[in-house]
Amino acid sequence: LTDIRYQQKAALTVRNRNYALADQLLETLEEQGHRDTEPRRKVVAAIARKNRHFTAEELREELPGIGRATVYRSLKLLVQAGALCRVMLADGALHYQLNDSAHQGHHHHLLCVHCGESEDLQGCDIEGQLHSVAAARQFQITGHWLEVYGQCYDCAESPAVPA
Amino acid sequence: LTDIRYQQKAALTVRNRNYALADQLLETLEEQGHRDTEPRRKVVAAIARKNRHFTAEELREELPGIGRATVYRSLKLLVQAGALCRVMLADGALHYQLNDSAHQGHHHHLLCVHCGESEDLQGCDIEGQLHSVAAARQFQITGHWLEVYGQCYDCAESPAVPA
DNA sequence: GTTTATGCAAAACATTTGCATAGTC
DNA sequence: GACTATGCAAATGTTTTGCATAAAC
Repeated sequence: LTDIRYQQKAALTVRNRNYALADQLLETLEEQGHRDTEPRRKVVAAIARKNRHFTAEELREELPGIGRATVYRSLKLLVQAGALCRVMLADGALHYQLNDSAHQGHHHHLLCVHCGESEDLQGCDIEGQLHSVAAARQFQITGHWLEVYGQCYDCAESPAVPA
Repeated sequence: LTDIRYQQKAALTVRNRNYALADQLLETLEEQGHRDTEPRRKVVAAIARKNRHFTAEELREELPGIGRATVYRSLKLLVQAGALCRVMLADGALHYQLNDSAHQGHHHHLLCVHCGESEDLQGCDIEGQLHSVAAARQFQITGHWLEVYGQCYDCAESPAVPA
């Protein structure tokens, strides 16, 4: 009984978070001058449900009735707005991932190649270091791309987990 | 007159370097157990002529009569052998670039988005830093991908250069 | 009513694969 | 002769685009 209540409450919390997130995403787009449309609402709702990086095609499969172009266009707008970031997997596949509100725009990830989890790579001054090295050569950095692949703690501990 | 002699000598030097490089590439492949074939010779010769990063399709266009699959397969072998490295441009296009013999395998680049030049990014311990940050989270790094985009000194100095 | 977004289908790319043929070792 | 490489064409997979229609502001 307690379990059921707990699960209901947890489910409710998740649902609330997703609703709030979806609204927030839509709002972000409206601030950029984009319109509030039905298909766009469905796309952001599906994205808000994600707790992991995903591909454009995976997203599209969850949204029957919504045109492929709309999905791709929405992703592009959200990346431009900084709400979503692009994640390159080790095999070259392009994924997308929600940025939390505290950590908007471009940043880096530790990607577990085993379970697919990704953590933000914080607490190291990669960008500062890049700038100082580049400055020595009078190269002006305007952007960069960094992904780090490996195994997270859990996967390293239990290597026999089935794929 | 002196100019002409100088140009001839320079051209000869370049040609010699390219021949030597092509032979070296082929040799590298043979050491890995791959055969010495006519199409493969032509592919490595074309690559040896490059002084800049290039795409698979650009390379193929220079090699009429050679099958697309052969070009792609050769590129893959050379990347595996460490003679060539893959370079991701800011727009997501995949390019290839020769590694010099002193700097084989994977490394990083400062890519000028204006003139397309690329410099190796050396003298900074990015990888060491990544490992130490990841170690703190018990994340085991097995690989990474890093590209740095910006403007080289020459392009920053003369911003009015036509594309 | 003007502007923007949508859905579809097609096009555009980039890369890989199956397979019969040809070339190397 | 055994094994590897080639060329072709077709398949694959992903992303973009043109355009007529529909919806939003």
